[in-house]
Amino acid sequence: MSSIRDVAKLAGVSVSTVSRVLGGSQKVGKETRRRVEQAIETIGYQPNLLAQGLRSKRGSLIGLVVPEIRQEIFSSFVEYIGDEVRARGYSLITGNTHGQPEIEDEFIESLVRRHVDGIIFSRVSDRSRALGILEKDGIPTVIIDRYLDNEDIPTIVMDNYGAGALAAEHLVGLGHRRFAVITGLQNIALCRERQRGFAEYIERCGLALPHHNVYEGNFKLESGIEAAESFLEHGIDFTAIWAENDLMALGAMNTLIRAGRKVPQDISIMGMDDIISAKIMIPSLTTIRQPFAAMCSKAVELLFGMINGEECGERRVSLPASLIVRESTARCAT
Amino acid sequence: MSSIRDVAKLAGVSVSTVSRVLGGSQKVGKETRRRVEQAIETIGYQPNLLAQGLRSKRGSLIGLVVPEIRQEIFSSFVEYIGDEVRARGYSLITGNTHGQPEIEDEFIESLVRRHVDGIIFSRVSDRSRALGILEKDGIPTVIIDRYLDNEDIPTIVMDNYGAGALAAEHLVGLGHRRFAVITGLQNIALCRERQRGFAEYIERCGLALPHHNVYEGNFKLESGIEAAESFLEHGIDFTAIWAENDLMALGAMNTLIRAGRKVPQDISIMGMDDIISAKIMIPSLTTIRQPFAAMCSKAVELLFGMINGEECGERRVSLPASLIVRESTARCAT
DNA sequence: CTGAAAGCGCTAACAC
DNA sequence: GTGTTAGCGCTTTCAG
Repeated sequence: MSSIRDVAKLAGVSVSTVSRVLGGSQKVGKETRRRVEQAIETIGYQPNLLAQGLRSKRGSLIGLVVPEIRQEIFSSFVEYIGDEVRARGYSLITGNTHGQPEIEDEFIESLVRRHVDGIIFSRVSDRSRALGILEKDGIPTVIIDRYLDNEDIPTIVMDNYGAGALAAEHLVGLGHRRFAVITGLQNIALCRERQRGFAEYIERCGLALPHHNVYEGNFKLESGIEAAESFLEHGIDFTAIWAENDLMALGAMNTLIRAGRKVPQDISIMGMDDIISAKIMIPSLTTIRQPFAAMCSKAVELLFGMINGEECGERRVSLPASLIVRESTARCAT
Repeated sequence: MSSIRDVAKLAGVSVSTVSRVLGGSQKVGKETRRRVEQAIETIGYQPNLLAQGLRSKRGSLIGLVVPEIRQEIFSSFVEYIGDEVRARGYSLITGNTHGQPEIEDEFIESLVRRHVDGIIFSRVSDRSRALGILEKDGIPTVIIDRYLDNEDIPTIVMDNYGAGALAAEHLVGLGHRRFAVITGLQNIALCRERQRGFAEYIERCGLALPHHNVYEGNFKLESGIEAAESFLEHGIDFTAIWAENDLMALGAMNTLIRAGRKVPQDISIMGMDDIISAKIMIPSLTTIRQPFAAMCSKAVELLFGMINGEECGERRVSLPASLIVRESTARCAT
């Protein structure tokens, strides 16, 4: 691997001149610059990012920490954020916490030790504590998707309360009056928000969501299946289900159909996220689409603003959800 | 951020002694070691990985480059490999090439500049050229999943030829004699292998796979839909379809069902990969499961062997596929 | 067993 | 404009 010295020698200049050419912005004589560029070209020189990072405190590295990378929503974060970061000449270190605060801490710590330029972070749950580490090290951080209410860190979320209300509005609009809801983990703030949005909307319509009609899942397929089994077993009375993500909705739908229920004739089902499976299912799944691409690009924009020392005005960006009506919901028959 | 000097000062020793304690293996007096550890503890010192990397040429970093991270198989690579790498105290830089050789080159180059300790690589296609860069820089590399035949780099794959034959065997065993196949891109070696395995098996049974019954897709849902539409439109005659991945199989199944065909009564369909959607579909999808976890752990094992300077004996590891029979395939009626 | 000193490859004052 | 020099924080000879 060639170093800046080799270039300097070949071009007949000092290393600092080469460094200036590399930096771009500094003043270098026209002819000198040409010679240096020539030398860089013939040697095929590429600056060592470790050395650059150590010296200048800018490692061209961004960390992304998510709870479960195999879930489509988080792998889409990796895709979108990865693309934006690459376009800016940075690399992306990804951390998959498996929903465990201990692993989360471990990742954040290693990112700090590596002096990454910034971190985008989708926390495990309210139990996350990693942010303390970050604050004292002053690494620019933005939270995406999984947030906590009482924090001062720039946060990009979808309007989860509004999404819950949107789901309720769609179902009530179809004439449904008895609902079941499959939530995510209650120690995740956005799950509580979604549920609150849904419940408060139907209350405003003079309807209620009984305790027994709410099942706490964990965003995985299996918990959607378990929810439906549980509803069936306990003879819960409802004509429409909303699940706080598509995977659980699909699990529930599958179980219900196999139990002989017709969807949407007997029961309407809707989910949230708009994953690929929602589209190819028969019946296709009515859902609420999250603006993931926009969230990611906003997060990156904010993060780079902070990296470049701008004061970050927006503390809390909340993007709207949109309703995607498909086949799994229909007018209430009863 | 505290440095090794702060620790040395507090412990009343030289920086080199602290460094020795950090390294672990070197000889340090028992009492001295205790004092140093004590100091590290009270300061909360963590070595700077950039500096360590620059000096020792070991950055505790692994690069993972994949064609499309949102596809479940690749996000599972990120999960499995990420876990294994983390267990060894390394971090993972991920690169998503979107199937473009240019982006692939860009990633490999930036990994080289960052002096990562090793790279795990799932190439775009036969058009990939990035390996040249790697070889000359001597960074340990292992190929996973997407390989090329004529290379000397350690490669971990599933037995794609065998998988094709396994699919054919299952279908022929059910009495099918007229097939359609939806392949991945033909410039990806493993796609050709899968198809060859399938075609040669049915030929051995005295059956044939006409040209018109093969549709070249691109592993995406849409191409499965297009394939089915094309088969329908051209009146292609078959009783069973095999698609080289589940997403395309699901797209085709959806299209066929909506066109009035009964699956599996009229047409049997099978896929490959065993993604989550395959399970929740109605009918659930018969498929071929790839041993992704085993492939990833083998890849990491080999890679770290190379990083630690062991001569890598295994040049080509080929793991077997397994058949998962579900509802979408049945005995041929005609 | 421990310390002093050199230097990984680069940037950023500081001089000229 | 360009060169000289001093480190960034760490590991690793080389002495002692």
